[in-house]
Amino acid sequence: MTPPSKQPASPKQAVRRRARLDALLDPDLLKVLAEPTRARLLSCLLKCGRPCSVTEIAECCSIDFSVVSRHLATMARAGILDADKQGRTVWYAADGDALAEHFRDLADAIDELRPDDDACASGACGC
Amino acid sequence: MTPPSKQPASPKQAVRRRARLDALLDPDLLKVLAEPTRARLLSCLLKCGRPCSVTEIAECCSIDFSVVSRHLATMARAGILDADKQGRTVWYAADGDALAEHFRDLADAIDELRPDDDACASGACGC
DNA sequence: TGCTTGGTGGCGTCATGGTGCAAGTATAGT
DNA sequence: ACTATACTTGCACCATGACGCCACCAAGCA
Repeated sequence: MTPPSKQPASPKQAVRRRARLDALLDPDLLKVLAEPTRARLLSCLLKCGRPCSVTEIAECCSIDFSVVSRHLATMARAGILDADKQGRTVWYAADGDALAEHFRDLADAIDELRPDDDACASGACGC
Repeated sequence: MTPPSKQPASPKQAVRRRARLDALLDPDLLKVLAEPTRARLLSCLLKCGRPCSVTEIAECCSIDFSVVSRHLATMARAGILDADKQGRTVWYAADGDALAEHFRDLADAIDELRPDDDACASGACGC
């Protein structure tokens, strides 16, 4: 019933600990990225390096038009894409810098947690 | 019909371009992280900084036992957790280093794509 | 051989959400 | 006004998967 070696905190203490990680490990954002079709579209936009219209993207991915429209709107709502409507066409662009920064922050937040764990034992948190 | 400004590649070229990003933006991994309950369990394990048993974790998160067991197994299968079965108890531990590294690689892969785009115009890819 | 503990797996239920079609809206051009 | 373009949205269908209950199995112990 005891862990294999002397270790920092019990899970009960750990859950109650508030950490930057909990904000960054945001299920809403990750869910948006976790859908294969959306990942393709995002990757395409990042590779492209310029704003693209819904039509352009739909053409090259052989996905139904309405599907692409919905996915791009979803990603824009999640803050992953910038949408710029000019006349009747909408230019979507991926904000690569912001996305990269988010992932780096996430990595940093994970590093912060490692065996510096006295903070953990103090039990100041809220999960 | 033309983009608002002079820009690197067309989406048709972009999709065909093979990039490190496509491997790292793995929907299977992201889907595992995108589930709120799993995110809580993972965060708990990372904060804890030591291997925990299924029972321990289930106790502190007021979630049905079998649910926790399934989620931990799922994450282990995805490579996010290490599972170490000793006797009848299984010790799950989060590999924080690997996870942080993955996110940093992802960030780097995104950075790689920005307007250096001549690679993009060459059209050597496969989406 | 039983009994308990720690965990897994099956099943039914339910909610979420991705997809394609078709209809609707809004903008631009003639 | 008419038409074409560029999206958006409603709808029905379907697949996935999270959840809790319960039955099971496997390991340790008396």
